[in-house]
Amino acid sequence: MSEDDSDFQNSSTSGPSIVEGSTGKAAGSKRSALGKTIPVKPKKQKQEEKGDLLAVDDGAIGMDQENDEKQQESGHDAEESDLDDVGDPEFNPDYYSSDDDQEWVEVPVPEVLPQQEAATDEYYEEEELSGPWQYNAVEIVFDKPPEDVKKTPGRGITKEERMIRVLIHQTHLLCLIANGLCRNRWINSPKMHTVALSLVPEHIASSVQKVHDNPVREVNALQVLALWWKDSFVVTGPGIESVPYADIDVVGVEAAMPANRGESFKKRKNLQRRLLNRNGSSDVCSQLFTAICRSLGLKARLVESLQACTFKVTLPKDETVKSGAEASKSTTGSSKKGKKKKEVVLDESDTTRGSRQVISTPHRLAKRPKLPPHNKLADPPVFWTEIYAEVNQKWITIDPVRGVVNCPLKMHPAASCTTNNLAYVVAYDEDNYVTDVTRRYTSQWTTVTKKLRVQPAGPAGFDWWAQTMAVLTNPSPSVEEDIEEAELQQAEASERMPTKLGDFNNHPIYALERHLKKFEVLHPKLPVLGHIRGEAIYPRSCVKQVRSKENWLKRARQIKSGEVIPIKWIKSRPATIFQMRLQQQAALAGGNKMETDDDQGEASGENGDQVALFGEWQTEPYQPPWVVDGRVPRNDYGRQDVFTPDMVPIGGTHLKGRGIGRVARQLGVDFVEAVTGFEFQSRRSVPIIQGIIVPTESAELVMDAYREVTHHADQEALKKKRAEVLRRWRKLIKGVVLRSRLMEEYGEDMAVDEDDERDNWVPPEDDDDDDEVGRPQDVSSSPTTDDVGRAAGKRRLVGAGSEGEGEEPEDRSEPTQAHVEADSGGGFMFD
DNA sequence: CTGAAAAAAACTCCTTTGGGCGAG
DNA sequence: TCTCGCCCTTTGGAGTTTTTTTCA
Repeated sequence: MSEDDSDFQNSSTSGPSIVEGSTGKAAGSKRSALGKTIPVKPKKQKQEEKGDLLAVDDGAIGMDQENDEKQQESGHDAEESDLDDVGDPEFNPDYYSSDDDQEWVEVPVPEVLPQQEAATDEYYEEEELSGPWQYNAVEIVFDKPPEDVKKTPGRGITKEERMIRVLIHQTHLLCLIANGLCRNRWINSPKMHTVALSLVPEHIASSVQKVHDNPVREVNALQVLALWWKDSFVVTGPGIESVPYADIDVVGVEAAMPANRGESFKKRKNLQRRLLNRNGSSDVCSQLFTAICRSLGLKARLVESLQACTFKVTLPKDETVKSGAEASKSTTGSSKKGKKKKEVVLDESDTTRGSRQVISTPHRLAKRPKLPPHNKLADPPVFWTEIYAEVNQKWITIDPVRGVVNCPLKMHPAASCTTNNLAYVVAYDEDNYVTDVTRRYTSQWTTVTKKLRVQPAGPAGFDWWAQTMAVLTNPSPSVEEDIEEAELQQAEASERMPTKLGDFNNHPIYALERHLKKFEVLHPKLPVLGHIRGEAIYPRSCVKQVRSKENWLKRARQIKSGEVIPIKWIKSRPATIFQMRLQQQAALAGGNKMETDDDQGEASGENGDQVALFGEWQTEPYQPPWVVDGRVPRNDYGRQDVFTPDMVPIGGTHLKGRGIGRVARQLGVDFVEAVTGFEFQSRRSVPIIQGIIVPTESAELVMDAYREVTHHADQEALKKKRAEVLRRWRKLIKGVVLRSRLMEEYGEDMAVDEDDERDNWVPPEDDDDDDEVGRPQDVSSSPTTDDVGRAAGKRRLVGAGSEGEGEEPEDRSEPTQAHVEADSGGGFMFD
């Protein structure tokens, strides 16, 4: 068998492989789409193509080594080489479903849990590329927002653009996680472990694997391991770097795509080779170190600080303005400051969109050259390792790139480092579950780190990140994971107090009086936790919501009886035309007589344009009024507020139903309308009235009557409907009879004329066996309504396959209608 | 260079008790 | 003649957050 044959077979039978877990439809379309673009190639051609694409990997490593490796693998054809990575369909049953876009497309789906997958070689290999291979960039398309976005030049971004940025941010995160999961699975491979284990010096391996009696010694052993790896591995470059947001529409793909997106591998073996070579990017260094740890039997996690492009707009304007100005002045775009991509800066006179886009790119690029001598290796890497130390009973952070052990906070990059932003740190464990461990690696979780992440939409809103992690985390966490979570929460709670004034704003734990919202008060103003610039710091728990009397009423609470002093006064604001008129009149009346608020204004002598606010502790549950002597209480508007079910007057019952008020009136039962809320339109407030309130003793009576009335109304409607049905039947049948008679009298000419429309048409009764109505020619006069009604019923019963009963022609008529319509092509409308 | 504060812009959410007219 | 229900119209401005600008 020649290699060409093999390839041909692969190509023709499988074509490009499909993504596992994707829907059949998507897979099918993809297959066909790619099938057109990928011709069957001879082996040589494929090698060249792959060689180019694998330029990073293939340099120093020849086939020999790869083949050596092969010798160790049993059960595989010796011909299988690195370049012939398609495998053999005969040996690899998963071949046809393996994945050629593995680093990007394999977004984990909840259905496929790692444990459920067989831990076979295919499991670790499945992400490898196979078949004739062509790089297809993943393109993610979002709906374009409406164009009519009005925008003042040079200002912040629009809502739509913010949304797009967030979407891109989220998508990027998912891609990075998918990539991390892929690498994590690769380094779980038994083959990888076999190689890894052979590298570790005996004394180090035994030291690490030994069960230690002392926490310090345990950490020391890990330290030795990390230092050994740091010394034996040559870091050739940085890993994945953070990329600023750039609008591709404006700056172009070239500018938007960063040069360094980390070291890419298309298959596990390429990564595995680095194990033998012991060189690579810092990402690879950490990934391989994690593999080594796992091969030693340690419980090791691969940890990644996800470098998703930011969605925040954070730029000092000076830089933007400066670079923008320079760009417009110098046409060459060359600058000693090294703003090599300045040409992306659009002219200031350009569209609003363009001038806005200036923002991120030049800013970030302008900064980068400032740290050219900056030793990247001094910065923390993006990947590292965590090992669960049994004696310490906690996860120990190991940075194999710098040889740092148990210093989680050292993994946080400097604020000045633009290529490494710590916002999401996830740990991939051996079971390919993902844990969010960010809080372990930041000392400013609340004030800084959290704000770099996508926020939930409101307090109870959709939390994208939480939802995403819920899919990826272990659904049944182990004991150590529970301990870890408690530890992380503890770290969050004991985070030190902010030092910046602004950071107290909306802080979950602390509060300043200056940041209180309009409807917030401090109560009690104790304890004072500290001071900042002379301002007292209170616990957030002292911040209480306050509301007006009316607003409390909406929540079924009323101000406590007795002398209650409002905790706060705010300026009132007329919300309706009616109120505005009142206020204007009051203003016109002059300052001589200001209307005082009789209810609670006297205590402080405030004017009517002030609104008193109360805290919850000043309120009590609403006490509904009583129904006295069968008379329902009512408010000033002749109605009763029933915002919640608790507000129904005592001794009364809330009856809902349209037109029920009329029934109560006819019965002579006292009732009031129930106001359940308000609608606002044209600056007018309109009460929403739902049902009535009647004395409970009359409720049954009213309800019975109401049921009677509605039943009667239903009957009436039914009767009417039935009459209409019969009328139409009558018309139809008369038409049929007439037609028959005409046919009889004047022959086939008529039929020919109507054939086009009518040849499929069958009169409803004609095909029935027993002719209560009779054949058309038998019916010389119009059928009675009864006859027709029975005929209608009969017709329907034929269709339904049952005969006999049924006193509701209306019920039958609808299927009948449907049937007739289907047969005759319509023309028999029924409401 | 950083942080505070003000300014500006964008966005969110609160506001709290009809009236005319036709059908039945 | 009375009652019911449909339909009319579709704000606006304060509060809050975000971003930009200014200043110490």
